[in-house]
Amino acid sequence: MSSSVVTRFAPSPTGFLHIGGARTALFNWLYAKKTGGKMLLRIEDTDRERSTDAAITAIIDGLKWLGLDWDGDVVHQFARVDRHRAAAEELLASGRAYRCYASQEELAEMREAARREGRPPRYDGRWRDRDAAEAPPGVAPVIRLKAPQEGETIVDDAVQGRVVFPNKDLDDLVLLRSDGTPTYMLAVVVDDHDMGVTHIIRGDDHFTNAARQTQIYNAFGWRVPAMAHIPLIHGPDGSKLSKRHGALGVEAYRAMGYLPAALRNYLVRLGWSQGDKEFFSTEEMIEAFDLSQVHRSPARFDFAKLENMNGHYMRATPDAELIEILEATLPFLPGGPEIAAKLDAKKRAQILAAIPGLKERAKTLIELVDGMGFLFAARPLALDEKAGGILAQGGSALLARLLPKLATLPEWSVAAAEAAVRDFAENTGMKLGQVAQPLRAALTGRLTSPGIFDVLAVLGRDESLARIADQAENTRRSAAARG
RNA sequence: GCGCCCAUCGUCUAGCGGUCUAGGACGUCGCCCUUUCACGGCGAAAACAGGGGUUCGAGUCCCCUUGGGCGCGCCA
Repeated sequence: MSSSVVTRFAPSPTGFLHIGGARTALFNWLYAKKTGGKMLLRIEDTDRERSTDAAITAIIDGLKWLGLDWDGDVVHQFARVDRHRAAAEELLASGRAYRCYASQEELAEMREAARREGRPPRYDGRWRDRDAAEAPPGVAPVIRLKAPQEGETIVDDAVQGRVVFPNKDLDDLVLLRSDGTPTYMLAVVVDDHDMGVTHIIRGDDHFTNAARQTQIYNAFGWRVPAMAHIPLIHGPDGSKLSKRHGALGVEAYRAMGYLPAALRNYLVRLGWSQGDKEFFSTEEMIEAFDLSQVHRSPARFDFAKLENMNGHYMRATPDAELIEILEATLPFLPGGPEIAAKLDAKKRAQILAAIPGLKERAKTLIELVDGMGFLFAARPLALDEKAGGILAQGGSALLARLLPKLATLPEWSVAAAEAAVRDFAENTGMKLGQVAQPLRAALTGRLTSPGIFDVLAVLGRDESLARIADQAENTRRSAAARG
């Protein structure tokens, strides 16, 4: 009766949640949301050697950060070994599987011989019909699937289409290892079945597995879930995504200052599209997402586009919300903890006042933090090369003349400061830029910043005048004389 | 080696036989706006991998070639 959709994300905890896995999770999540179904989370930890708790934590944290939630409890595959073993026994009993006593050496020889003769490497089925009485003593057998040797296995994939695999190309895969633990092939099938998974959405590196797993489903007499194998993400050069290219854990993207919403939007447009539309709110994404619009060709990862998209998201995020995200992310950003330590009510108020001008100029949270550096700088400001240069070339002298005008301002505001500075420029026959730049240098230590009058207002009268005085010529000289 | 999948600007893509002298976005390059840097606006360069078919007509369908990717474990 329950015809509702159940998808699952099934990572193996041998590393962090990488970007391809994140997209797979996103597609599963979107499809479940769109259909009003559920997305389950299963940790494929049957490889005891390589699975780690740290990886499990990283994957779960990554999903949470990305805003992808799942239904029900996390299923740990290894906890189900007894069930897997029983399932293998069941197949043994029904004659759809058999014990194989071939040694590793025999298997290696088989592969070697196949390679020499130009045949595909496959198990030759030597124990398929052999009597158990012939079993060599003291050898723990594996259980293999007695796969059909004639005919074909068909995978009708929602993305890849209908693909036919001749059964002669598929061999008798191992279901249960000699130590009694299940292989991945057995465990996925049993778990997906038991968990009621209706749609398997995963990377197309699993495509051949789909055929083999279909045979296992058939052996059990179970209905095969709908399959959708989505193309992999490649590096900028079209080759496999490497660490250098962006095959990083999602936490690395967090540390690079990307917003989860932006990353989701970027990821969904990799291998899926709806006309020319580039930006999708979460609601729009859920509404628009469809397996039939998923492409079959792999896409390359492009940081430039991600960055652009992130910039759009930052600008579109309401100020208070952006600050909230920023504060939550600070611990992960380079230099972030130092900023976090300095945050107090006054700084927060200044950030709130400065954020409109700041977010306009930043594509990532890192750039945002960088841009607000002047708020945290201690007097006398360290000047970068260009700022120092412009002050040395007459800037200081100019500031010395400007300082008294600002110091006597009856009211300290953006409008008042602007009026005074424009007036000063006009009276001295200078363009506004000629005055603004030295001012900027003194106030921020560099030559790029938000609008200078905003900077003046955000910094406040005392701090502004003090910073200007620090760099004004006569003050500098007297400081030098004193020092 | 064998099997499978893929192929439109540098990149992500629109295109689902005629409306394509191929559209959008990012990036690049100009110009404008301008107190810097951004943002924004305007404009430019930039692609149907190659060859055969099918058809009145092909970027769109078929085949081959080439080029990529994935798979071929008692890993997942």
